[in-house]
Amino acid sequence: MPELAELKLTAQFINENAGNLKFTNIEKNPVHKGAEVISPFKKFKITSKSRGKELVLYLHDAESSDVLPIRMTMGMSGHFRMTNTGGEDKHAHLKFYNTDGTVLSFVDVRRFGKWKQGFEWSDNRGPDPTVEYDEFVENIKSNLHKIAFDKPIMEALMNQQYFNGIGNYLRAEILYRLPHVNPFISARDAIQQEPKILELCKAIPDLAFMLGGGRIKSWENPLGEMAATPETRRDLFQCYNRKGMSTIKDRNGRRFWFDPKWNSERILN
DNA sequence: CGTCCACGTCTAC
DNA sequence: TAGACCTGGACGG
Repeated sequence: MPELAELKLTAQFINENAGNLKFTNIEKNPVHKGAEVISPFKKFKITSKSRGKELVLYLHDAESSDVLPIRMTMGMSGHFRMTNTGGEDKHAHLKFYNTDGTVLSFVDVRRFGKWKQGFEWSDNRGPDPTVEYDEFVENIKSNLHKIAFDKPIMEALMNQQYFNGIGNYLRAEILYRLPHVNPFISARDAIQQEPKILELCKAIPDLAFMLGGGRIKSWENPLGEMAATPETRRDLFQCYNRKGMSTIKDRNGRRFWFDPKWNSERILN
């Protein structure tokens, strides 16, 4: 479930499903290399917030106002599910057991997701473009002289220090909606020439959120019927994974999807 | 069977 | 700037 909109939907899913329950213990799947998560509380409830591509779980002590944060990222395949005890997924790696017989699980087939008990947001990731839009814009404008913005805009959009939450499908959809912006020119030039890029860094994730997420695989689907239908997905995915579009591998080995009209411009350096 | 591919970071030459 | 980290689905022989 893993770009900005999916992280936001994940936090919402947790708040709707775990905020009133009483959790008692936490289990880590031994196959996962991550640290054990130890609850200092006998009973607790769980709430969550997302910011870009990070998510924080908050364990709230049932007996006091104490709160324990757990910083998480979802990797390529991480998501949360509620199941009954005994029905946990094979790839559930963190399991929060409830007194009512249900379990909140962090399910992550590829195990690229991570967690760190006792921490909230990383300081090397920028503001969330959807809920901290002014800070997001300021962070970019005041750093536009830096070398990160020498890179082509299609690559800079993946830099989480400035574009926290933008991933491979969002960069494609953002740039595709600016038909006059050459995705291979420097990020600095692109942003100065077309400040609307920054607005789309909010608008496209907002659209994805509204449609229930841009999820690509059905097994990453904790949202059930809320998830986008094939028809509404077409509003979101006009470029990424679409027949007729061009692709190129960027310097990070990620496939960038773009309008074929830019093919003559695609010189990386 | 085998090879390629996937919504993301990380760290090590 | 390669690879490493992982599983599994799609597709080819």
